[in-house]
Amino acid sequence: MNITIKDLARETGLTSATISAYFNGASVRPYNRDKIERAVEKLGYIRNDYARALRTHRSMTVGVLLPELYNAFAAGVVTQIEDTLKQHRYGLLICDCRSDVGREGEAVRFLQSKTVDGLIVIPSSDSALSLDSAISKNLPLVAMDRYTESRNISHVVLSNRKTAREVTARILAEGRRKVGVIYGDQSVFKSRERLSGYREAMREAGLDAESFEECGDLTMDGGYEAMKRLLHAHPDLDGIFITSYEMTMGAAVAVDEAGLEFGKDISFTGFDCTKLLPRLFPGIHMVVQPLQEMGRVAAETLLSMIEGGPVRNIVLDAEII
Amino acid sequence: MNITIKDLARETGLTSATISAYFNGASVRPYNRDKIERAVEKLGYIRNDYARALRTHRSMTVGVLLPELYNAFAAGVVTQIEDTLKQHRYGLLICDCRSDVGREGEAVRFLQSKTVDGLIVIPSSDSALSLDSAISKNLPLVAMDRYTESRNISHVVLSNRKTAREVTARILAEGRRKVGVIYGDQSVFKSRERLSGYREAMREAGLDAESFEECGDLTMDGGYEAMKRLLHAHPDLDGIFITSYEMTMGAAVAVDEAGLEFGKDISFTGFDCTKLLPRLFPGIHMVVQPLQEMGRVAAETLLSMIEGGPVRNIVLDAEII
DNA sequence: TTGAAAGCGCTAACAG
DNA sequence: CTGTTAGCGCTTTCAA
Repeated sequence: MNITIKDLARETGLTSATISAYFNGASVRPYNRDKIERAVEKLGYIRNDYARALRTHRSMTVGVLLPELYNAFAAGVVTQIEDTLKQHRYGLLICDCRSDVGREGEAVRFLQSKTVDGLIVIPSSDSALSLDSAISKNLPLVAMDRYTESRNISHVVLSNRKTAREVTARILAEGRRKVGVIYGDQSVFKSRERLSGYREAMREAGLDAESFEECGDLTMDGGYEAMKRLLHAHPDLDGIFITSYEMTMGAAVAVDEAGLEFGKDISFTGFDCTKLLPRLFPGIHMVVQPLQEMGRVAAETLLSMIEGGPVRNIVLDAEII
Repeated sequence: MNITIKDLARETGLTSATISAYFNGASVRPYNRDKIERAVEKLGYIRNDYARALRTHRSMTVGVLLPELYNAFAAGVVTQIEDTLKQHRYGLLICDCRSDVGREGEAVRFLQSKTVDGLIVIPSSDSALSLDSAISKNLPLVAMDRYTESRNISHVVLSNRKTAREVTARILAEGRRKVGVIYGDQSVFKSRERLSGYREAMREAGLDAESFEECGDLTMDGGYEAMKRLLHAHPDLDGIFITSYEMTMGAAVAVDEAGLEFGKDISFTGFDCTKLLPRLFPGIHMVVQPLQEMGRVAAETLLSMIEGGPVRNIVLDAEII
């Protein structure tokens, strides 16, 4: 059995109420304070947060629900969320739903049964359906990376369209004219936004976009194949924008295999591969999402909501290197 | 306020004891079972695990303590841990201590205050000092990736020495003779084991190891610099074994820059870079740690310990591709 | 099969 | 500044 506040009471001759008060910052006679502290030390007392939560209706834990932890975006963001929340003495309960909407719904209820004080979710779909059970209980909720249609949820997302437009405009500003794009599934809002951004920039430059567009399946192989198709259809392609992480790796391999030089034969801008690719191919450009900031802002927004703060929708800009 | 078992009692005309019994699998008259189920549905009842934990002394959550979540080893392992534990209805509380031993100790106490039923930790050092507070409370504990000196902890680690010896032997079996190694900080047991394995293989082949050894600082740049030094000292180097992930990336860049062809001019075996490197350099070899299995085994070991099972020490082999 | 009652460890009034 | 008392939501005897 664990040491409880009662053991401290017995040890010090005080009452559990006094000890509790002490732990919660009330003032206690110095003589007693010392006694309590000695007893804590001696017995190795650690407060039972569950009992506390039961009483206060505050568990001091929040849930984080992801489609996939084993990926740089999620891991980067979670690291920062954890850091920010820990500073406020909150714990982090993690659920990886493997991009499965069914598991997502289950996980929400699972986390609710752990009475989390709030939820940060990177939704597996554009729908907020699986979050219903949390929404109906007014659980503070922050969605990251993609919009949901719900108005009771805070959002922290990237300025996808703007970023895509800027990337494309930059490539065009280098004097490139045959600029392609490899984009993802258009049933996803985020992917549509990125493609739209590309098109806007092309249109502004008076260029025909459609013929340089290629769809990939968001995997490394998908990016590789899409890039090969594009290079085959347009051997004179002189610029390319890849709109997702995995596809960026695949496309880079394809470009390399084709014997093209990054930044010279072709202006290449990918997504989020900040480590190895720029090192191997110095001429490559990369959109880098502000993972740190996204995580921090999401955590802060959630904390504020837990304190009764309002729903917020925050759009962050990416950096281009 | 949330729906409680009392609300169900009122709704059904039963008593909270009966409802509780029902949830815990006791047999209840079909008529009442239906009433309970309807009430649960209608009210959206979700059981409060905290209250339950308080009573049963089982929180159904375990803590995971890492030096760094933003890295492929941790993310891969945690994914599998989460999956395995979720199947047993356990939740996962995550703490990233940023490789800081002080924060590690704090995190252990933090997790204990959340009354976790057990702890899986990837220690930030070879010492188990920061785990003391958990050990003294007999909290079930599993350490991954590195040994600690404690005898009350289960361990799940890689067969570091054996793997290193095999890798080196394989390179030698290709007929290479000038085979180098880039290793990490020798104050770390795991790093010593890997270097020892290399040396054993070299010695068995009657070769002088010492002159081909180079130490790196476990970063990508460290690997890059170490590789450059090695190539400078031994322009005729024809084999190399890199003993860590980040250094592998750096070393690969250095080899590539030197204009050497992987698998031809030099036999290159790195650690854990399974995605991009083999794709870019088909001749490259990689040690791949069984992250899935390590995670699963760690989770299963912890679960068994929670059920009163014994301490286990498990050594897993890596695969070489 | 169901109910009454007690208690897990803590906090929150309210008195003293 | 400290003690008394009640109760958070649940499970667990023990009786009925």
